Amino acid sequence: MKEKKKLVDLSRAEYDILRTLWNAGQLSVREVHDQLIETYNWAYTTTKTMMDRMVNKELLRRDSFHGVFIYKPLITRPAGLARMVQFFADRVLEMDVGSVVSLFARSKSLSPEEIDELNNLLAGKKDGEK
Amino acid sequence: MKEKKKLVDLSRAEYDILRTLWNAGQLSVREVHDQLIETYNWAYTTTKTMMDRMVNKELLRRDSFHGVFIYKPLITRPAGLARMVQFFADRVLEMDVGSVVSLFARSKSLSPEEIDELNNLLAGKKDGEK
DNA sequence: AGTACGGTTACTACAATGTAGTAGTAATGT
DNA sequence: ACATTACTACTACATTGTAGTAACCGTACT
Repeated sequence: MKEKKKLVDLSRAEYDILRTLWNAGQLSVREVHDQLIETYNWAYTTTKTMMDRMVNKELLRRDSFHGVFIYKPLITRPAGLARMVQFFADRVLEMDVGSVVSLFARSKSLSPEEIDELNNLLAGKKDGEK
Repeated sequence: MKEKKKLVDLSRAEYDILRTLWNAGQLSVREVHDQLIETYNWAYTTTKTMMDRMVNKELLRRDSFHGVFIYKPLITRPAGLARMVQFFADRVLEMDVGSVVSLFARSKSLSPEEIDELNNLLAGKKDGEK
């Protein structure tokens, strides 16, 4: 029977932090903070705390780079997206996940490979959600 | 200048509780619990705690009905949906809210009036999100 | 009527998340 | 060397997720 790797649960804030990292590849706390300040009016230390906790949970990795710490995501964007999409499809739109995933094709925010990965992650999770 | 009623923030759990109430109109804790047990493997008391806290936050109203308490939603479905849709459109799909709202037309889970209300709530919130 | 049961309710608790302050430390300018 | 500035670790408090416990209440049984 197929390996049932379960989908990661992310809070909205965690997702947004990951999102800035997916876009940039890797960033310092300061850089992430500056990008999120528009959305969340966080204090710098809030961003820091969040990101450090995410390192503990192994959502991010922290490397020392010439004295500064830079963070990079440990999960792929499709993996991070999966739960969000599932929740939204099942409970908000109340339509099947496939239809929602297909929207990404139009939105050009995901490459075809990523869409594939997303589809795989969501495959066969009719009920899903924990 | 137009009254800027701000969108309600709901956790996923709160949203799901509201959802069962939107469907049914009003329910006891037991009834909500039984419907959510598939999704969340909560203990009965967990559902109870959630719902009572939502009464405090004025998301729900509780009335005594022949000895049992029944709960009913204090916000409409479009109001509850608004943030979810906004977040999903802006940050997950990265497409404009309008396109996402239009999906509801297809999913038949919202009436045209509700779609209107949703559109109004989301109107002019380009950036939005707090 | 008295008691045992089964569900409901209120109260309490603890972990994770959201949010941020404080103090120590490293780097930089002068 | 010293002040300034950013960065880091540590601590703290509110809210949410999750649930246990004890008190309460109705009904069934004796």
